[in-house]
Amino acid sequence: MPIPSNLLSPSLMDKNNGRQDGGEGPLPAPSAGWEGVVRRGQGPQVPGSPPPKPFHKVLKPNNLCEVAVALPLFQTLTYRLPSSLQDTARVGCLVRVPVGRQQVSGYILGPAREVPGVKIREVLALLDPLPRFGSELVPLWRWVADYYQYPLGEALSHLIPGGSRPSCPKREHWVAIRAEADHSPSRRLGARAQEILDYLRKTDKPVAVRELRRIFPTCPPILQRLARQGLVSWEERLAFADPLKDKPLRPMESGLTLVPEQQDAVEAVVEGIKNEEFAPFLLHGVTASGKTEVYLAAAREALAQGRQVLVLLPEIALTHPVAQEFRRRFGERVALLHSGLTDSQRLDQWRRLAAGRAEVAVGARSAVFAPLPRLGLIVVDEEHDPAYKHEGGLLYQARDVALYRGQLARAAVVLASATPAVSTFFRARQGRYRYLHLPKRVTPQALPEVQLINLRQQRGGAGLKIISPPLASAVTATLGRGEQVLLFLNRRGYATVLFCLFCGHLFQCDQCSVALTQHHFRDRLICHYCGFERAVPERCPACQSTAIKRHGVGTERVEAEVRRLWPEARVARLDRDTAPHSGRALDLLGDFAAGNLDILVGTQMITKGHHFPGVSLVGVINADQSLFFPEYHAGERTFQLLAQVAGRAGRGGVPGKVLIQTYQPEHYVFQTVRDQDYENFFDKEVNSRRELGYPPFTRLALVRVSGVPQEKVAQQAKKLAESLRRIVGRDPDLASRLRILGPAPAGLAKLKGRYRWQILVKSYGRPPLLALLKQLRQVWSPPPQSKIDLTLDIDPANLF
DNA sequence: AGCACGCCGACT
DNA sequence: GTCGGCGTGCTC
Ligand SMILES: [Zn+2]
Ligand SMILES: [Zn+2]
Repeated sequence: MPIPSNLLSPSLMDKNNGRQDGGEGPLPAPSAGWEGVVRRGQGPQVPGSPPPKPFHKVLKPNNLCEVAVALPLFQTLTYRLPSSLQDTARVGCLVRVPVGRQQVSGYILGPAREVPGVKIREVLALLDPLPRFGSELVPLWRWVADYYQYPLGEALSHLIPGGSRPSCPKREHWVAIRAEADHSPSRRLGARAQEILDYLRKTDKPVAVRELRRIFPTCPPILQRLARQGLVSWEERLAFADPLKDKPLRPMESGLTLVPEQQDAVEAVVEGIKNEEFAPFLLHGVTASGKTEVYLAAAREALAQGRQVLVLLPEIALTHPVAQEFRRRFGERVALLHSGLTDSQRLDQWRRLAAGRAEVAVGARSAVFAPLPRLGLIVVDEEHDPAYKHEGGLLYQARDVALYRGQLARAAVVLASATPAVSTFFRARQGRYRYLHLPKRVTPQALPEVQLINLRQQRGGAGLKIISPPLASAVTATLGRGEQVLLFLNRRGYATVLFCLFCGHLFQCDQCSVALTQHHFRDRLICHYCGFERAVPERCPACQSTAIKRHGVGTERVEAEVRRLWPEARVARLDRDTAPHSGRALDLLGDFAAGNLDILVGTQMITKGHHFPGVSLVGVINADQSLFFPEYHAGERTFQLLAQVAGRAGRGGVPGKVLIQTYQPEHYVFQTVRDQDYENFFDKEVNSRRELGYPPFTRLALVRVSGVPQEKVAQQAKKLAESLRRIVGRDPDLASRLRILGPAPAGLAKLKGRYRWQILVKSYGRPPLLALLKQLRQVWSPPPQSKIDLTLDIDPANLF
């Protein structure tokens, strides 16, 4: 039996084997393999000077290299470099190689050794002369593939732009004046040539011919002549487009001073950068506490130290303004990376970074993999945002990848949020992240007043109302003062959960403590975590009432009710139906901000980024829809959402008012939102997680089986769950630390024509989970020629 | 992912 | 006797 090459390749000799990490964190310490060498300390970059070559030659004289091919393989392959490529091929180069009788693309990861019993074939072609990444990223690639149990080559083909087609970076011509120009007689030159020379003399640094043409449209032939005469230098450089070029730069506000708390935070982060050790921080700052100023100042220092900066934001829409802020301060050294760019635009930005022509990368989730060989600071803004978890394909959590990357690069990592993720705050409490607190707003804006409205029915009371009398009168009063109202509701519940109208009792799974969902195909309540099933109840077990309600009210009904109650008001609705994509949505938001509307009814999207100075009342129609959502983290999401909504209320010096309608006003999530007390929320939430065995006290993995027909999917899921339980049962070590829940139909039991079943694995510590998942690969026999497949979600965020 | 190898049913 | 079904396993 031949030994897989990667077991022999030097790069894997010292690979870390899922090292113990203390149980809760997803991040084993990185090993210091040959790829992990950290190079830095080149000193400050002088703009315009050629950047140091970020990539060293690592391919050894045997001319064998390890290649991750774009196939679903859980191993890398070894190839020989033909003599024609021996000088040009580097780590990070995109190549075409033969695999079986097909040809595929892949990336060179490093040198390799002969593989006993395998005839090594040759690399066929170099698809891009420039490496797409340096050796500093190789250990990160390996870790991601291993941690998320995803084939490495396939992962790279998704993460790096420009993966398939051969592509040569564009080049352009640059000219500069040479000393000879001063000594040569000027009579022999034309007037135009003289002008150009004067311009170049004045500029005194290389200029792109493309730029020069804007001033002297006919310059290329003249320049060529001047170059032949030795009066100007003529060279070729890589050409990059600047995606921010057309956007106007607002002038920088002057007199920006930091308050003492900001100052302290900056100093702590800067110290972390200078120490050249991994330095993770939680920057916990309320809305408008000036978190951005802190990381901008830290970034300035990182750049001054010759280190690079990576800034991650949860949404594409937020990347442009932040990139602009950076550009105002640091000029053109800023690259922008997000999935809203075309593949060729992304490749262009990627190459700019890989070639060392940009020092700062700003982007969304996928930018966490940007090629930055001298990384010194990573900022994950709004670190709690679920958008950092990629859904589909490689299911990575960009915040966690950023932390691991920070360890490899010995960089400072700043996780910034007003409402940190429970797992993040937990580690800050443990002292694993240094805690930086910005408790005060830098703008003179009062905190909003939050009130809870109990929706519970009284016996013999009035019927159900979408808008309760207290909220209605608050709206009337607000409109009477000529102020605006925001009515917020959750996206229509795609989960059907049941609760009691009289006492607020929620029907939950006793074992998992998540809401049971009513599935359309059977009239039963099911726990989609563990598969528990029961009949639909007729009475509430807590108060014996028969008033059991299904959840869900949509924006249309709210809008209709609003129009009925306030026929004079100017009302608009904003949700997926009204506003497919931004265009109309932006118009509506603009109208609202300008005061042309009185009431805006909307979903989640109105909480993001927009601030409406005229809004003095925010009504949350159905907060329970979020709290009752069948996920273990429903409470965390609800707190974060409501805290963000509350931050939208209020203007200038006048505090806004937030009214939250709920059937469980005594629930700690609402109590702590009302008090705007994050730490109290955290303490309650973390106790519940501890008792129930959810993260950060356990690690989760979701094994999802999907396809058609439904019966086959269910049967495969059952078989798989049995196999997993057998594996665990055989090993007492695993048995004590692993729980297999399910199989159960997913909450979304059918998605895009495919039926979904799932198995949830809970693990105390990472090693047992890893051991199980490694064996999973063997017991999963791809079922008979079927359209059924299996996906593994590590640290899942969406178990529904 | 492809593609070849291989071991059992109905066809020239 | 073979042609071909797709289950199984490998690809440097
Ligand atoms: Zn009840
Ligand atoms: Zn359950």
